[in-house]
Amino acid sequence: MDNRRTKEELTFISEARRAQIIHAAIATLDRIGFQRASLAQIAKEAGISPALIAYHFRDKNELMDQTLATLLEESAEYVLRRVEQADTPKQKLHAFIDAGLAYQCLHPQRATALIEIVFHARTPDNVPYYKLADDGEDPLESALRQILTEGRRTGEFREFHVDVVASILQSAVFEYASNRGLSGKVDPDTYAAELKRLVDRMVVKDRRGDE
Amino acid sequence: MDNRRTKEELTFISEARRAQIIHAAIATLDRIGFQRASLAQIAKEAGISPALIAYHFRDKNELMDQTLATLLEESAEYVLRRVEQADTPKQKLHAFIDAGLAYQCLHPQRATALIEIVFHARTPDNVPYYKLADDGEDPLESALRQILTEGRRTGEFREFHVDVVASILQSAVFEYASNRGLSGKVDPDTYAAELKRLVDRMVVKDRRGDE
DNA sequence: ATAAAATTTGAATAGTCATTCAAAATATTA
DNA sequence: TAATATTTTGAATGACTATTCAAATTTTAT
Repeated sequence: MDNRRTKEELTFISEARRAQIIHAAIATLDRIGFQRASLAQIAKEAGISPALIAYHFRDKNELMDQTLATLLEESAEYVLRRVEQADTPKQKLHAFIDAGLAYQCLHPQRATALIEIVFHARTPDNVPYYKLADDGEDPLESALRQILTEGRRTGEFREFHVDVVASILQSAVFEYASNRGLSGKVDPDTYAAELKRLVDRMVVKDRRGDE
Repeated sequence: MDNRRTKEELTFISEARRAQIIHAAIATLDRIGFQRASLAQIAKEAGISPALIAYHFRDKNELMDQTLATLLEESAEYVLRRVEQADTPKQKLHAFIDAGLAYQCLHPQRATALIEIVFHARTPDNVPYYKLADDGEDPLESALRQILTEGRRTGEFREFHVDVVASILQSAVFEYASNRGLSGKVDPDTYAAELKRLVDRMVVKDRRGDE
């Protein structure tokens, strides 16, 4: 028997179904939230039987982990592609802000689903994901740190604590998706423009060399 | 019959029990999270019967709303007391940062319980609390906006979008309690000092009047 | 001390949940 | 076409959930 081909075809069929289920999970998380997003609800969203989810995913935890990984990969791909097209650290930083906010406006369902998973899912030891110290696992976070470090190296940026600035910036971008009081009051373009101006004040050296 | 005294004594006994239950709810939310924080678990934490919670609170939603209100009131009282002792807008801003971070370090259980409720509780229409536009209901948020507005009025601060800066600052303080990757890497004093320096760069006018 | 009111409990109810499993349906292989 | 493997389903299981309620206990008022 040809194991390789069998494996590939299994993977093909199975992966298609898994992708469909993950897509249904994202839609369900956005629509009714993590708590009510039972396998029954996700299955109904996908038009399949709940037992089929159990067949393709070991358990609900694996489904949510895979959904989270998909969401992180897709947003990172979008943002990093636009960051890489910029040249200087300052421009990369602006691209990071613009792309991060644009992605959330483009895919509000995904932004909501991400929040739902991060603040609801827990490890087998019952440690919440939002408290996990993901050591450099988030590609967006490491990219952001790299931009900041590079800007300081070239002298374009002044001195600051990279971890602190990276955290502030990422949570500022993240906040716009979750805080309706904010997004309802300030439109995305205004928020992006103001955020870029504020970040420049934080990290970019003044024109006059007094620092 | 003296309605006033009867009412007051009822209130006294009942409020004592309600306070005990709310305290147990906070401890339980911190220990095992919102999802597993069933009335049975909260009752066990308080050493009472689950039915007694149903007697003192209309339903679980009311218990969580009261717990949330208590958490917001207590943190606001702590922070605002220290903010009021400062004189200038800049000093008030620094006091806001110091007190906000200090409170979370002083009461990590409360900080966690607050996050758990905000990101899990939903209205009867299934709208998540974190998406609610609480119109000026959060006393900390309005105090922060007032400080920023006052600073611009006196000319101590430069021009900026008050809503955006307030949101960034509050989420930066908030973030330190939830993000273990951050609090595990940067100690509180360093974070507070760096945050104050960065906020100054954002909002305080340069000494030279070039703006 | 007695009656009335408030408080507390244990048990029962009805619902939802993830997961399992044998059987049915479909696809693949020989 | 026949045999085999994979995929899908409906139903069942057991555990946990918030809430209700009659009865028991405690507190309050007379």
